[in-house]
Amino acid sequence: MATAPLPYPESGVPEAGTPAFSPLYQQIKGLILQSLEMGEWKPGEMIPSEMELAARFRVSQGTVRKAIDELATENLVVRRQGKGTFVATHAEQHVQYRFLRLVPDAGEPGAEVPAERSIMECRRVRASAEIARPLALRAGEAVVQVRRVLSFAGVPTILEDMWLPGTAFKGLSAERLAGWRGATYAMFELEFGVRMVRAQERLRAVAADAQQAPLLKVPKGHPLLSVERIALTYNDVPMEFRRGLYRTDSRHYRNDLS
Amino acid sequence: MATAPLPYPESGVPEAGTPAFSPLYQQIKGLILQSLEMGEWKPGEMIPSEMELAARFRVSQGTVRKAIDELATENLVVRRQGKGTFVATHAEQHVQYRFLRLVPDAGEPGAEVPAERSIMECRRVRASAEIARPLALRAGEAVVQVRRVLSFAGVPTILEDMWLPGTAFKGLSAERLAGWRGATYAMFELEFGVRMVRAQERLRAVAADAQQAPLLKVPKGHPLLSVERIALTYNDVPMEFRRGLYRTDSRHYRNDLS
DNA sequence: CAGTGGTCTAGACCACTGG
DNA sequence: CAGTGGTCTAGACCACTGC
Repeated sequence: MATAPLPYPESGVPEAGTPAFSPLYQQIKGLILQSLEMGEWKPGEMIPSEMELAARFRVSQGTVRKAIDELATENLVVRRQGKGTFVATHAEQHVQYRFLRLVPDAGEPGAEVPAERSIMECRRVRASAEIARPLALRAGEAVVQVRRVLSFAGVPTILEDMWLPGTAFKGLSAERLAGWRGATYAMFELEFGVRMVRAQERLRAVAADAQQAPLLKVPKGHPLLSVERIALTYNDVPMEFRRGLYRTDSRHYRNDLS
Repeated sequence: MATAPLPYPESGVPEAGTPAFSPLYQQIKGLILQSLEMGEWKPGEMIPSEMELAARFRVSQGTVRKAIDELATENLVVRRQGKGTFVATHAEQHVQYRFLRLVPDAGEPGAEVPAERSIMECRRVRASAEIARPLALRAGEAVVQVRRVLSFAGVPTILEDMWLPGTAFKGLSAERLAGWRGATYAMFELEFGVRMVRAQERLRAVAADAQQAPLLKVPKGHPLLSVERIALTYNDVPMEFRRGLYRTDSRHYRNDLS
């Protein structure tokens, strides 16, 4: 049972200079977030109904509703009318690759064949400074490094290097990666308890070097789309640094602005 | 005065097979959208208060609120507590280039020097099939074609071709473009009454050709980020097709996923 | 049919802005 | 101080799902 928040209590005295006013629904959102984080409800499971949560937190349904609304727009939970509200998951989600924005130039965006994966490397190494920084680690700490190639209909399209914190991903191996069917992030959820919640990407155009070119079956110097991604779990803790090189001959990176 | 919507009226009989249920706040949103579209309130102006709109539409404040909430998340209006709700505008907006995602690799994202623009070309041409399609025009219809280079601190960084429907942009010239201070989309608003509301982008890595390379001061074959954009106004009507070639040597295209 | 999320209302009060 | 958006409540009813 959580302590019941009173209207506008805001624990402690207000700091000087900081407005530090957080509405009730934000506090409720924080409490729900804590429960998600601590695993009170696991990915794919249903969370308590709005009425139950309202009773638990001693607030009205509308206040819980607004809190859940925000969690839903952040894709942390999924509302399903008539059924309930569920913890978002990368598995069994209609969008198999939630963070992959590379789509075929033509054809239905939904009817995409699943990619064939070939793991080329998976080993524990010490993080260089360049890798440690985006992962918020110290240089020299253990990380798992993965290199793989994704092919669509036999055409090698994505060359990807991933670095994962060694402590959280102890036991990750090429075999486990190769044997897994479905999204990689789904495996991270189920096997390592790591939920990727959001990500930041940096895109660049680069030229394929002598090592990369044959893996993607393009000539050396061929322009490739470089996509660096930091994937974050709860509380914006980075849990993956990834660099993908995308062939954009017959695919493109799609982005909607508003 | 608008006709007052009754609770759950949904004009006409429900179509067979289609659920066709639209909640009251969606209808209100549609009515507000109409007023925005028809220019009842101009960009930058304040729209009536929630109470006024509630009275006008004969609904409660909460229903108007939910309608405006959606318009705000779509960036069509901007709420300012204590002041009112304002029609979004590309001018006088803190984010000067709302749709430009290219940022310096290092340094404050906000403290960006304004770009220098050099208009290289601005003329009326007949649309080819490739240009007509994204603009939803027929091949052969008149379009205005603009080519320009954007430089940051003297470094040419973006080579951009834009195509605009000839009828809506009658009178656009290189002089007017060159003389304008501020975002281009702000000029389109104020001078042509065209509000870009959202956009779709397709990104690719390409190699600079013999014509493009000298304009960006890079060697032929240098990898460039190609950004094709369709900018849409109300009702998803396309009003601009743009192709930018970005140098990504010391800048990158930033994207946040969630 | 019961249970869930979704909509709508009416009213009270709070926080912010500007004159 | 009045006017605006923002929060919160309590209660009613609707739409959807699955038993």
